[in-house]
Amino acid sequence: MNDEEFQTAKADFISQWGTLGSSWGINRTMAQIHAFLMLELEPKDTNTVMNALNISRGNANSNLRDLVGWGLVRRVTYPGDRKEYFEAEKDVWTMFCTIARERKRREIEPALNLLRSSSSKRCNKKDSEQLHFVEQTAALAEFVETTDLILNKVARSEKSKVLPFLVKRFS
Amino acid sequence: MNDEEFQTAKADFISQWGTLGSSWGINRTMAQIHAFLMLELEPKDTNTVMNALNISRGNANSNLRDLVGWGLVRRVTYPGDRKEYFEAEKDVWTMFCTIARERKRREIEPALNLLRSSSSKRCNKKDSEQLHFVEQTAALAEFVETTDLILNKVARSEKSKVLPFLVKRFS
DNA sequence: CCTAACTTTCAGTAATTACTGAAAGTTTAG
DNA sequence: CTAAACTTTCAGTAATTACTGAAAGTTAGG
Repeated sequence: MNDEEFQTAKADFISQWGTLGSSWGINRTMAQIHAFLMLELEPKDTNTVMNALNISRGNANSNLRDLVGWGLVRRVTYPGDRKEYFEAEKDVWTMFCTIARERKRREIEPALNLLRSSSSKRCNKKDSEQLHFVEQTAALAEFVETTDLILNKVARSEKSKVLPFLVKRFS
Repeated sequence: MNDEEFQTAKADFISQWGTLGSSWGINRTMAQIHAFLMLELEPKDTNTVMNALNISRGNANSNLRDLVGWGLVRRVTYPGDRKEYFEAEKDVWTMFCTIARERKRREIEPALNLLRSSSSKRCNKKDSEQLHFVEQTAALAEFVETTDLILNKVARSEKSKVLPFLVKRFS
């Protein structure tokens, strides 16, 4: 790759990563900023991000804040420089653990609350519809609980301990 | 629960499941229809779904079609009755395997293509930015490949063989 | 204090995504 | 072949979500 090809490859990657992001529930710009920072060696300031992705200050600011909220990006400051810079976590296993932890908190826990409250309703056992409602939500609750527990454990382990083990067992 | 409480509980569950769905990338109505059918014992026709969820014929039709496309809902017909009825898969493990397989096809594979094509670019090894680009995308590709492989294997196994094993090892 | 450098907010708007309902299409029974 | 019963499509619209940019807020150095 010469430099021109490289810049194109980077821009292309960032743009497509954004598209992928939106097919998961992640907003396009947030995914693009994350891709951009992941590919950079040095932390970047808001203006650099704005220019690189052609987005407004407000947009850059709020998506950067969200990324920091997810723990995928860190704020960095240098002494004698008032600007804030942003740096992405680059280790893939760490990223995975962070995302697992956050999704658990934001998405799995609310679902579990709903499932538990539904499945613990006292029901009329003569009514097969009520019975089915309680049993079905209970089955869902149990499954989500179990996978959550496993994911939790996995995400707290050392990559070097867990992955080789799973690979050996399952592939 | 008397019947009134039961109807409320059901409606509540369906509505909240829809909200949860949209916080993942799934559209509200599709999640609600799925929840509705999961809680019913008998297959339901389009009109019943429309009335139960207060949605239009077109909306019901297209979301039901999508659910069938995902393999989460089956079309059922009865001899001597021209209507089509819809029935949700109710076994939680089967649902999980179906979803895993579909998400793989729709979301993981496109991501892998992108990552592989980026990480296989011939790069100028004197240029640390190019090197980082290729290494970072390669690391992502490897991780996605591995987890995909594992998920694949897990989703093809018998619940009774895999889950107890994982639970024992990880919780 | 005051000002310059920088960050955050938010009302207004644009873009995207989802929904409606009537019309067109399809199938089957007679 | 025809009509009734049912399903699918899609142009128009509504609802949601994301973005802009100017104004307000904050901080630190002088």
